Amino acid sequence: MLKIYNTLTRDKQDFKPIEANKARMYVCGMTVYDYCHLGHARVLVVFDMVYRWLKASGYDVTYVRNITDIDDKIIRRAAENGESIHALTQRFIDAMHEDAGALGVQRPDHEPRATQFVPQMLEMIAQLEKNGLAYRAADGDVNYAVRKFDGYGKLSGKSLEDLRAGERVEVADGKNDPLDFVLWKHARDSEADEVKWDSPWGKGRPGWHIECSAMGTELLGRHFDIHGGGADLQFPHHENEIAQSEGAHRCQYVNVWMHNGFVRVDEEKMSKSLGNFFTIREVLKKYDAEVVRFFILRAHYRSPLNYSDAHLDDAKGALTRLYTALKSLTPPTPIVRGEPPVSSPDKGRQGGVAVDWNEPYAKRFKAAMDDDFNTPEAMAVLFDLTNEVNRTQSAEAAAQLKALAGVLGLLQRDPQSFLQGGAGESGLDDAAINAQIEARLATKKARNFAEADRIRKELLEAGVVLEDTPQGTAWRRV
RNA sequence: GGCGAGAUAGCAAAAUGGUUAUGCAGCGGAUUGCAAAUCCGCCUAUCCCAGUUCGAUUCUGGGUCUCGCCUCCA
Repeated sequence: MLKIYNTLTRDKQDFKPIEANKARMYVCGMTVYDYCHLGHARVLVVFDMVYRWLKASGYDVTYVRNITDIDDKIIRRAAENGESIHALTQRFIDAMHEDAGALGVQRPDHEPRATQFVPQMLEMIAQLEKNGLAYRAADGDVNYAVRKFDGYGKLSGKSLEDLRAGERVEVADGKNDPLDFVLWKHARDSEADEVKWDSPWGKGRPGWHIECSAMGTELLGRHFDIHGGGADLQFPHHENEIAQSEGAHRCQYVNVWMHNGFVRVDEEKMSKSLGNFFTIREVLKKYDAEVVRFFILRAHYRSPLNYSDAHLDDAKGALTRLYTALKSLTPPTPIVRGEPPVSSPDKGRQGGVAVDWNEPYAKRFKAAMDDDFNTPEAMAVLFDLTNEVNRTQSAEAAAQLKALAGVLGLLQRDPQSFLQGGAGESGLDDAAINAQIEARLATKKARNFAEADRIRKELLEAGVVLEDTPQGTAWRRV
């Protein structure tokens, strides 16, 4: 039985889908005005892992991850660039897909863009107005009246009194209460037509929070199973989503709220404002994308994750051990035996990876994943299995290793291409390495070990490690 | 100021009321021409102070420190 930590109740609960064998999940995605950084990578990878595990567990999953393509920062950036909103957002959507693809992130079932769901947002705002929860402010904005919604603060554990007492909440113009938030922003004369939509409240554009409520409802229904996002979205974004959706529909919005921890740099949250961020593409110039994915999944999704080159190097070494175990063994065609973890059939969307779930390592792996997606523990199982593969040289064990790792989106490449990948511009190419190995083999045959060692040392200094085996000399890049 | 999360060995990171986490690094052995890889063995831990308990790293209380949210933020 899968247990998930629910931010709403602050404990782990059995996952009970609203509809049998179905899981409906919504995750807050990116605001596309710049390249994704490692913090975004974590959300992408973590919820991809959740998506994969739900599917591997037999659920028919509908995964929605939105794209915010209209917002203040986007408008500002487009103006700075002298670029249209559409051109800017499309550029960064494409970049995001590239980055996500590199990290082995599967495409969600839906990737709704805010600009394509404005009618649904208007409908929801109208309903909120009808329910007495929205009001038109003097400046033309339509705001949400937070104090009219019972239970505001239930997700973040904040009370309106506490929030009001906070000195950082400023009174914005036009709001009845400093905590009220914008549902519909009135159009400014200075703004381009591209950012103006007609509405019963005049021309304008949607506030940020309403898009997720409207798109979640449109694609998953008024009540769905899982809603995820970064821990920083808990308040106010997710709190406001609850106020909007439950205020409009008068029924529970989401059963399980999941929040992933931050990526940190020197014990500090990686963020745009602090300027301590690394973009995904920046990191991928230096590290293999699978190493980055491995690094992210090696920590529990709710824990902080400190980023540093040393930690990436460490992750690379660990992943190398896994691939090394598979190197000499060509896994046979996977055999499907036993029952999948949940009765309903897996749709085979795992990319042809078949796991024998009755096998002891798989049982441990499943137990770990079922315990609030404990990927560090699941990885420990992978390493234990690796030891068995190395010890027994069992092709069956190797196949199981590859299959289990595949559930996490790892270890699916040809081992050789992982181990020998990463040739830098300055490094030796494969042909040069092979030529050196040939030369060294000759010196070895002549028992000129001094020369053989010299060649090996030279290659090592160029970042290539040689391994002499009875079958010949293998090599890998460090 | 309000609310919340956390402090595990050299580093990273899980789990657990008593019994090996795991990876990297280190040490010894096997193997190797020597290495590398692999295998076997070993070494470093549970922030501090009380309490509950036969027994706590794990539960409770207090303290110290760190981080996050309260403003856009994954």
